[in-house]
Amino acid sequence: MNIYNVASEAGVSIATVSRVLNNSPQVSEKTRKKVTDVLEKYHYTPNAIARGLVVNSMKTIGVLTIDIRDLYYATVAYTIEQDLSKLGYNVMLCNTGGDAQEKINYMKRLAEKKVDGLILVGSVFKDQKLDTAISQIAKQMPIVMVNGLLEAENIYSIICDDSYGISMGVAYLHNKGHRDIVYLQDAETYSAQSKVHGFKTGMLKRELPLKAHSILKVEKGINGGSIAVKQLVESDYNFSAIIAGEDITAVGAIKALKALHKGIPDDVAVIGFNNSIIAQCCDPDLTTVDNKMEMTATGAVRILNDVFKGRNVPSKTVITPDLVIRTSS
Amino acid sequence: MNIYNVASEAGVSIATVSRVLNNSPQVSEKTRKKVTDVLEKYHYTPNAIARGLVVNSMKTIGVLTIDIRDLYYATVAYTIEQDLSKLGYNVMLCNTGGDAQEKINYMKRLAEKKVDGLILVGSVFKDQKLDTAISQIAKQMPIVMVNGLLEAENIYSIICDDSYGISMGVAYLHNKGHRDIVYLQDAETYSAQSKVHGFKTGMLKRELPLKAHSILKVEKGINGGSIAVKQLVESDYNFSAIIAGEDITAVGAIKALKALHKGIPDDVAVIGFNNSIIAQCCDPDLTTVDNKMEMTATGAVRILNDVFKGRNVPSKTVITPDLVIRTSS
DNA sequence: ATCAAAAATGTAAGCGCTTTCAATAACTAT
DNA sequence: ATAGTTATTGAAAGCGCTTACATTTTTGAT
Repeated sequence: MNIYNVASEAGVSIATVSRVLNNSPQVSEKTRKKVTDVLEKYHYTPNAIARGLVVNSMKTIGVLTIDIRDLYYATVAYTIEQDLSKLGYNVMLCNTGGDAQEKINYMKRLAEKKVDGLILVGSVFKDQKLDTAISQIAKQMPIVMVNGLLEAENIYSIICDDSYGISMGVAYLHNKGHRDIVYLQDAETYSAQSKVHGFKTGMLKRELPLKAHSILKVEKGINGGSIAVKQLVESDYNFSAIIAGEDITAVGAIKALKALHKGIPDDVAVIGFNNSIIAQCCDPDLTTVDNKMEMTATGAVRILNDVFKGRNVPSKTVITPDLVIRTSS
Repeated sequence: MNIYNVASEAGVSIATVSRVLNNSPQVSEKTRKKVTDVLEKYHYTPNAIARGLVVNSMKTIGVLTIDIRDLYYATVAYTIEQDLSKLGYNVMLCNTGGDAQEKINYMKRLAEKKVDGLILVGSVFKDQKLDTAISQIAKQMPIVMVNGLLEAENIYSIICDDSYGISMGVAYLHNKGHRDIVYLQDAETYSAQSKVHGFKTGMLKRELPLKAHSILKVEKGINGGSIAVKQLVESDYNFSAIIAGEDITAVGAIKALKALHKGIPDDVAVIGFNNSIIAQCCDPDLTTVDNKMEMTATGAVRILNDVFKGRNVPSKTVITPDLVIRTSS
């Protein structure tokens, strides 16, 4: 059943059917009814591919995340999808696993499918080949980078000031009397680098000691946090507080500390990052940096829509995080 | 830049360009090179919409979940996406929030966009209007229901035997000497109903008491579990074990039990469901039913692919869950 | 060199829609 | 009634590609 069949059945031209389908006002009530009757009778479904070919848009946005199983990406992707849906767009979701080549492959496939825009959530810190590819793709459609930065034509960034978030954590701990603070880094993304930066500047600003073990690179996930704590304790490293780059890592640390009979927050204070649901699941409740995932996602969609609408959009938008104080610190 | 430009630049016909693009063997090496040179020179990107219009396929699958922020759906969606990507398909992800009308709206939009198939993850238990709509859509493309059941033409189901999973939990607790077991139900989906069924039959089979408070409907999320425990304790209800329909609900229950100074598992044993990451985050580790999310997702993709390939596919596939025993029971 | 068969290439129709522009129908005021 | 408007409708081109079929070129055996 296509527009021709509908047209002949209703005794009108295909142009008229098209007008009815697109709610054009320039069609009389009488013929409109004739057409809609046929439409309903045959459960006609318009072919968006054919439409897309003409108007050169499929009303679809590509969203690239590292891994949707990570609650942070899930929350961002969820919010993006819901917001876009309200604007009439569907989302093509891709899990790149943080691999640059994989990301490029996905982008190319989405470019062929003529998505109207791209939202890249989370980015590996500086990969020249990837940056070149992204800039290239941006010639075909607008790109919004969420917590990633790339200054180029038709590319817009929305970033949570993670650096500031961590430095707030440092400040809070310092005010509570802590001096020996350890930071657990669990990734190499733009965000992760930014957090490390915030830790360093926060420590330096308050003249707190920045030693060899002050920043520990750990594996992502609950185990990473646990292993780090065990290492620290076994090496007799002196510390009274831990800040982790992700809540889940903080939870791992708490787990290990409890196993070693350390009191939290009395022996060691712990701060996480993301303000995800697990921050409320663990015992004690986790103090954490709220990086405003929903706000960031909503902002990304707004930016994209503004670009579509031809509005003027700043190439960089910054979101300020909050420190959520609970019992772990 | 389209296929005509490439053709004239390379001095061949568009048919030949098309053949090169599709790796057709019936083109000489000499002309192939002429064409690929032009392709690369202009960074030509084929237009998948135009291609899609001709071949009537966009190599895209629609995936409908309740809420991707829920780790269960995230894991299933992730696995589906990765598997489909290997087969050359992209995924349109939709969060329906469990609302039937919303689901219908999404399905209609995806049908217009001519997705090659649909995977519905999780389903509300029996909604006549929804079932009718799904059956209608199935006339246009194959549909795979994950943990949902609807017997109709071109609809395939893959289901984890949740009922059996819960009954394993009951059996395990009974063998440990428990008699007064409470089940916390946190949804009305097909799965949720199936779990309740498993609880009832498990209890009856072992002649354990099934009382008014044996099955408690709770709100989804960590709070639901906590509130339920508080109610039980305040009403002096006698119970020694809890089975929750989701890990997160079990975590909430544990939290409340600890706040009330109940020992786990000594005073009250707790069992969750899903074997999600939070089952390992909480203290103590959560005994839980592993419902084989990855296996289910992979199965769903295999079914869809088999249908595309014209292979014979059973209309119902069942996955058997495992009981993962940890320290909470 | 000659012809049949095989390989390579080209022609053109068509996928289902939107949209411009022209044509017709329906009003309005004389 | 009549011309001038305005509201409706239709004809046809074209979006960028695939593919059946026709045509041309190449190959190989005589």
